Amino acid sequence: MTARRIPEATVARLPQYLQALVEAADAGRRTVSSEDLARASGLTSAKVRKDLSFLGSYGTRGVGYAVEELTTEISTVLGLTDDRPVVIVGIGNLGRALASYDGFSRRGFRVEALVDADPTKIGTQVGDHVVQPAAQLPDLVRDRGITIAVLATPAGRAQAVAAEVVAAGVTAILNFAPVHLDVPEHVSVRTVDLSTELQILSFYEQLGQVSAAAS
Amino acid sequence: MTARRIPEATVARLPQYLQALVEAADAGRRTVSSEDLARASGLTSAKVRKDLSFLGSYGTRGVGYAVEELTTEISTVLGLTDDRPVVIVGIGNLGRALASYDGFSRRGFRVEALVDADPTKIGTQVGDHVVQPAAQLPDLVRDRGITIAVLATPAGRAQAVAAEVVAAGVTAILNFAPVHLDVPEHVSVRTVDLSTELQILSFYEQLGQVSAAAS
DNA sequence: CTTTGTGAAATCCTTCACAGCG
DNA sequence: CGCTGTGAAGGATTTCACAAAG
Repeated sequence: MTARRIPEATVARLPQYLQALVEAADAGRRTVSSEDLARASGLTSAKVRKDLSFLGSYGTRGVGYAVEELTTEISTVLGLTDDRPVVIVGIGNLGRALASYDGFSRRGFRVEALVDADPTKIGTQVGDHVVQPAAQLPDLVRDRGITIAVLATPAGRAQAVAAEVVAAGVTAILNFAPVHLDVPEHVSVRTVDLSTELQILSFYEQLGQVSAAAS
Repeated sequence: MTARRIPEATVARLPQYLQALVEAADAGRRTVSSEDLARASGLTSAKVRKDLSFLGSYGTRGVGYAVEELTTEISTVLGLTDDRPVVIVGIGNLGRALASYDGFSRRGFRVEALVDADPTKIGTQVGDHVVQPAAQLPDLVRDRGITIAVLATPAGRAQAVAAEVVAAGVTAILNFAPVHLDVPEHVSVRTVDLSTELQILSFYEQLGQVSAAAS
């Protein structure tokens, strides 16, 4: 029974299961229980089972899930069966780090090109790539079939760059600029703001201090 | 009516409001409506109002929220009234980028020290800091009153480092390693996994393609 | 006897819609 | 009249608890 609609919350957890499955495979395991997956991801086994039930992928009662089968299933659902080409726009500190980050390549993505607007950066070598001028962006995206863009530009440039990559055919954006991006409905955006993350932590940290003081 | 318990989902949005308020202030605005904040953050005005109502902070009917007052209120709730010292552990590509990232300092955090286990990195200069040996970690955390650690170590080291910083007194961890960290209950963890973000995007991107093909 | 798969209950979050205040 | 603040309704997500399968 493949493919009911998969809830958003479940989708967000599938990568973690994938991660846990790869580890299990590396450890030589052929099956894992929902309890195993739960422990590896810091969740509850009931949640794991519910999530996996949306895939329609079957475990075996009394045994668990076949590691290899479930890995394939999740990879397929996530669209990771072939490497997906990615362009990184904005080669500052963060862009450079992302360009050299091997986690992307090891998990289904291929950094295909680096782009920056700053003339002094163009032509410089970063990792395996030469930084290309922003004017090349539309051609690059079209010619190489790129559908995913990673934006590490200054906040002030992000919206304009987003519009540009979308016009060129990108349909998914991972945005590191601390701004909300307005994009057409068919485009997905995820914004990762490092300061935001710290600020959220700050709240809970303070909360702990307060309640500890109160007790 | 200050301080009912603030829902998790609301807490996660407060930094965005803060961001929007700073922009409004820079633009010379003295008040903003929930509709303004909604537009700036890509949310609905009803959600903004509900969120802000949890702070107990009052807007003025017919007018909106006083920019300065609300900024102070949110900063206080998030515990950002003073700069908080942060240690970055793991000075690889990503750690280096984070160390030089000025967004942290501009939004309430102060990078206080950089630490790495690799002897060849120790003593090297990164931004304003000299990389210190991992053995110094407990002393650094204690002596400088550090309560927040940013982990950019290899996945295999993250859990051990987490245990170490927690033992030294850290109560909040921003984790960039793609692993679940087990920590005591009084410690908050947020894990940001860049590949995970791309994988989630990949799902929705594929979904769009499929449903476009079907139509 | 173990572990999945899932209805039903409980909880959390969002949206609606409007009373009420300035 | 404009915009906030909020009950109430509606959805989504999580948890519970257990029947069913190997």
